[in-house]
Amino acid sequence: MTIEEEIKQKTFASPHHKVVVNLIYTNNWLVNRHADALKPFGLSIQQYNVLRILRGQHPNAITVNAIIDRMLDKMSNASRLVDKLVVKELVNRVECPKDRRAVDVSITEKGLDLLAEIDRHSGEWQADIVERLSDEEAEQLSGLLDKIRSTESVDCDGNPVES
Amino acid sequence: MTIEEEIKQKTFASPHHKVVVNLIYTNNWLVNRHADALKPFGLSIQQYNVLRILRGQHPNAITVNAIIDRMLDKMSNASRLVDKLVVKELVNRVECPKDRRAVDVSITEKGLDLLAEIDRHSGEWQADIVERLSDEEAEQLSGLLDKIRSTESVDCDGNPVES
DNA sequence: CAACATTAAATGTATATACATTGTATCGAT
DNA sequence: ATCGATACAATGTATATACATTTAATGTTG
Repeated sequence: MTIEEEIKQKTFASPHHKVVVNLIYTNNWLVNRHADALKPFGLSIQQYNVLRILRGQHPNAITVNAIIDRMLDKMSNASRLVDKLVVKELVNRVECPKDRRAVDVSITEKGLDLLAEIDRHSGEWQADIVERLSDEEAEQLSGLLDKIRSTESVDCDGNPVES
Repeated sequence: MTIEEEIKQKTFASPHHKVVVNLIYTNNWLVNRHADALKPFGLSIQQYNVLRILRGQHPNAITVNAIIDRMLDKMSNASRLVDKLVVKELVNRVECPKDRRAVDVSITEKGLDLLAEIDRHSGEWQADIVERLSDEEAEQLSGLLDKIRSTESVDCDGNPVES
């Protein structure tokens, strides 16, 4: 179904307005599918993403701030998110010896096992997307998304500036 | 910035994995900008979307279920969302005469005025996107997003294919 | 028309989230 | 070394959300 059919709107003010609506709609569709897929494993999407970030660093630990840096949505309470994972024994949290304000978070064996288990099943929900887009289309789509976010503004030194 | 730079991840397992991450990341970026833009007007994104749906029907009223149908994220408690808008006097809610289980919701003059006010300022936050993508790129992006969600086969233009 | 199923919306409740604030620790300038 | 500024994580609190249940009205079937 096209976005027009999905939300029962016949026309949009512009292709740009349509693409904004489509992005939000498609993301919700994706997030709902993802959340459903993770439910049997007792993880929220955010918890899953944090675990993946920690696996990427394994066997090293990283601080909460570093986790936020790498998260898809920089949430304000990553601290409580880590709490939940600690309770489930999927991650370890220890005071950072270098800087006692910070904490070092790392994934446990149990956490790695859970991710491996999820990986084994996750092909199923991502497979559809893999089938529908060719590699080229996927790259093209990523490129267009990058472009939407790109800010061409430069500061007084000529360096790119975030808006 | 490319998605790789944004979340400090050097490589992805596949273009398809990358596109999923990029979609979620870009949507969060977009939603945050949108929410910031609406904050001065005291509306959440969801409230804003409901108001726009109601403006699309004006001067007719539609039921809560019809609103949910047209929402970008079909949330379970549209009822409470309408509540908030009623309190702000942006919408009216009256028992539907045809079916007394249902309620007819319609936008008020005050609601229309607020949307018009927002429209006058909203060019600012959407302008960036308009500048960055050409009309063709925007259409192309919408087509790729439709394709991701499609459950049936589609051809290279995103049109359904008979099997 | 009586009994049951279905539908629309509202509500109860546990959890999640945003936002502001707090408690320490570290840094930097004097 | 001391004072103030900044940084990291945790916490308090109001609000938002998902999910299940409830209430009331309508459909359906025998």
